[in-house]
Amino acid sequence: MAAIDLSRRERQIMDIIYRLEKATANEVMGLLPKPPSYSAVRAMLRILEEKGHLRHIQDGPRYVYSSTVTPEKASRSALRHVMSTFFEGSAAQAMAAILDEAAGEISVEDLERLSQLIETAKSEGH
Amino acid sequence: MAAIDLSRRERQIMDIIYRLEKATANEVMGLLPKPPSYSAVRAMLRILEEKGHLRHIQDGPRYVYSSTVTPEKASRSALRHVMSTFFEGSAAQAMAAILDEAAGEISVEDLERLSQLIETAKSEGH
DNA sequence: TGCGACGTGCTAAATAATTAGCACGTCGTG
DNA sequence: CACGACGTGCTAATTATTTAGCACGTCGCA
Repeated sequence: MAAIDLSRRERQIMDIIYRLEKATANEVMGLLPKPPSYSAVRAMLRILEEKGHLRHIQDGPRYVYSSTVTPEKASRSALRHVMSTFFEGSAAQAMAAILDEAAGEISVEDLERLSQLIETAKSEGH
Repeated sequence: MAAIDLSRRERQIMDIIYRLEKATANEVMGLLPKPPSYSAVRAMLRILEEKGHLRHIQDGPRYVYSSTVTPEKASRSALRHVMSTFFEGSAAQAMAAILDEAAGEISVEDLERLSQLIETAKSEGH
């Protein structure tokens, strides 16, 4: 079920759709590395839909694809995967790594908010 | 260079090697989903080494493979990828998501430590 | 009306990934 | 010694992925 058994192109396409939330074949093609032909992209989208990873709605003449799992769910499992691959499953280690590398990019307000979230977690923690 | 252009099996194998830090063909095979034959695994390892993703050292009779990029670097780029795919590149959002989903698993001590890290980031933040 | 720009579906061909098999070398032990 | 268990390298075949191409339909407009 997970991204672990998608082929390379399939993964690239899913990533794009997660980024955009919804996308047409053209948009996907535009963001694909070494983009293949338009019809190749459409074929992949059709396959991903068959496999249950995507759905589409019709928007006028064209299809707009989106993931069948919510962004929340998908992002959680992606985070879990990174945590288990690189941080022995430890959420705290992963958070520390993000902080360490991206500290300079986080606004003081966001840091404040994170502090609060951590406080809340602490009080619920036992 | 990035994991974005690895094939499915290649990625599965790299993930395993990141998890274990170093691994033999046998260990990799043992952790591979739907494991193929031993020689198939070895072939993949050889290819990954040719492509520059892995190196090996000889440990007695056998090869022990490890990544050519440090775990730190690999994990950072994995985190970046998740952030850009699901959180519009926002480190703060990603951290909040981890916290939200894994709060219960983080010890109070770790939460404490994270608080401190955030305080430090705040003071360096401007 | 009729033509060009876009959209889709489907299929077959090209290419890439994945696999198993065979040949060979080394070590430990009955 | 000689045989079995394991290790490697290399290659060819299978299988999966990825692609382009063709047929067709609809819309907007000169």
